[in-house]
Amino acid sequence: MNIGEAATRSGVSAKMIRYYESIGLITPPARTAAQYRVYAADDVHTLRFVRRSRDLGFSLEETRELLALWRDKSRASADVKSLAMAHVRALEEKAAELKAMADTLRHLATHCHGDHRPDCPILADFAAAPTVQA
Amino acid sequence: MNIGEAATRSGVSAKMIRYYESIGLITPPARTAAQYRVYAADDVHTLRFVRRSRDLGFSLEETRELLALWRDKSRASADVKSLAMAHVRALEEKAAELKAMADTLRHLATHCHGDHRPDCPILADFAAAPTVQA
DNA sequence: CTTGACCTTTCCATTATGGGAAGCTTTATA
DNA sequence: TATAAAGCTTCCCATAATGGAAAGGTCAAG
Repeated sequence: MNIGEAATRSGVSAKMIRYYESIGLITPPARTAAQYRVYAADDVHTLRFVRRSRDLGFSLEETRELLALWRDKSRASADVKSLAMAHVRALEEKAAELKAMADTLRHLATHCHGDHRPDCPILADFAAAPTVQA
Repeated sequence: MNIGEAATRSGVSAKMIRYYESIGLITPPARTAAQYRVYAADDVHTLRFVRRSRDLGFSLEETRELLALWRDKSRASADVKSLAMAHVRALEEKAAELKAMADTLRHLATHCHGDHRPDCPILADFAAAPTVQA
């Protein structure tokens, strides 16, 4: 199949498939005489794996490691698990960070009239000297 | 004061101060005969405002709007508040997204032995046909 | 045989930040 | 004072992952 079909079937854009190939994340497929890339069903499988990994927030480099583990039939599941759990912690940390920002801002907004008047605790806070805010 | 001191006092790196100037976020300061940038106390104030805005996750474009509102003494606090609340929603949405990824992955990891054996539900999931996972 | 859909490569843009080089200035030290 | 260190200037490059567009070749259907 051509790259377009592989893209549709895997959920990875043709653009990205070429990119992944260029950085060595996936192996270069065969080519027709006219240089068209030709993919096999198994390649779509790999692309789906990458897609899933990306959807779960793994970077391409992490995805590269996961792919290597996937291909290595003698891997230790402990290796996969530790990689996954490290990522879980990173995700949770990032989520908590965003939540903290939201909470701080929501708190400030609570005290803002939100009417025609110019007074605004949000701007006042931004303009204030650096302090550890709630 | 020179850019280094302004950087230290504001918490914005000299590199970033120059960049903010280049994109018109802050106004170009005066220069000495030797072309050194000269900042006033008020400039540090502005830089701190930008820093705080960035720390709360606003993009530079959003920060630009906030700065404009800050400078506009006849602004309506409603405008500030709506900008802030839109951002709060975006932050919470993003946080929820990350949390969902973490939950999914943690769930998969729960069923992974995490020992020397190669069998791993995490990789199995990644390799599976696209399905709506828990 | 033409048209349209699809493929190819290459270049550019995004967001915000850091690193480094080459060269000038100012300050501190011997 | 001479010199070195620290600080400033501009310019270029790199990052992560993706999309867009241009210019041109290919293939299938009408």
